[in-house]
Amino acid sequence: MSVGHALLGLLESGPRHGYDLKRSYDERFGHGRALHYGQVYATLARLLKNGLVAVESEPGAGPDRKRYAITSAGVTDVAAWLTTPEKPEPYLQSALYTKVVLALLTGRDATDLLDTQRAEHLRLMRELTRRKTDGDLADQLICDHALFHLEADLRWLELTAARLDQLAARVRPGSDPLPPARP
Amino acid sequence: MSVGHALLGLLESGPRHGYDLKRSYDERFGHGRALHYGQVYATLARLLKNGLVAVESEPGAGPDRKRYAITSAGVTDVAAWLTTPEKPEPYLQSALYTKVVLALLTGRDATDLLDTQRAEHLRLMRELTRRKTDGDLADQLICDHALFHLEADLRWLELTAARLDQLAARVRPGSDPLPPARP
DNA sequence: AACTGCGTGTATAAACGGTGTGTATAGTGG
DNA sequence: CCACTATACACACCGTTTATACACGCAGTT
Repeated sequence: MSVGHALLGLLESGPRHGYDLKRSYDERFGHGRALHYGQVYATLARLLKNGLVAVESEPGAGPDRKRYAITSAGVTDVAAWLTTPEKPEPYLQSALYTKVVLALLTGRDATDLLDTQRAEHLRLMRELTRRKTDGDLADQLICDHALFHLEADLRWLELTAARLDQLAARVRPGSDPLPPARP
Repeated sequence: MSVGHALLGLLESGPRHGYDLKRSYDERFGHGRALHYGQVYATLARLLKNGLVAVESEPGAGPDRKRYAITSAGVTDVAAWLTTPEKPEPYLQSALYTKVVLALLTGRDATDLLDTQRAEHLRLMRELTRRKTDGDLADQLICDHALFHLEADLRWLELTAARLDQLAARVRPGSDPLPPARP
């Protein structure tokens, strides 16, 4: 629950409305990917259900509004989240790898796939490098993170391209023909 | 819908039962993260609803079983998926970055966080390197992918550690004290 | 000057679809 | 009867879209 934890973390600096919280999140962690309101309120409802936040209704001026405050259980939860290292298991479930293997399995041109992906990655790296130059330190750090990972992908794409023939031999031991698809 | 596409891709080599399909997936793409049956059948139901697969009931021997076959629409869908490059936007929503910023915002020790994460990454890299040596080519490729990305994370962790003071200054312009949490 | 109406910003809720997890169920073969 | 094959169901999370309600200010009207 990463969005939930982030919202909880933001709440640790003081009680806030959902609306306000959403904008804080977007400003700090959005980076071209703003949250939807639905997600914010659904997440807050979940946090409320789990006792990590509490609401104080505010009958005062303005439209209906609820102030969310983090509870002590919530603080404990954030602390646990921050001290537990992330497990990067997802790197073992690479969509790129899946695509290459499936392309080979179905007799498609895997080289095309690798080339297309490389071009897209290079395009994005140029864009991010541009974005880095006129951003503040926080922007630079997040761009660097993405750039490092794009570069990692690029290295893997090269490595895989060089071993495509070997991989093809492993992946399709018997060159079974494709059965006709049925409508 | 990545799991759906992968299953669809596997079906292109011939009709299969859900159970069979699950095992094929785990063998080729599982890598320590096997699918749950529930996920397989839910995904197949969705593919069926969207007309990407068709079922042929098999009243023959054995327990109730359904053979799933890919449709021509399904083949088109797989082809489109394989030719469209992946958008690596997620690299801009790094959990690591989020944690560092939140640690700074709430006055925690961000250096600890970076150190802990570095240790965990190094541990995993040693494990993956070991796993690479006694695996086949497919295993080596997937391990390399993970290793490249772990290395990218490591570089970012070093970079961030070196700029922690600057980042802290940017992140907390006013050193607002934490309000007490309420139970 | 007062009234009307309308757009904009603030704030939340409800509904829906995809995805993943856990559990239950049922037949078959040894 | 136990393990293996095979599926279904229920639930929770996550994200998107759409609807709703109120306040505020401003433009145009009379």
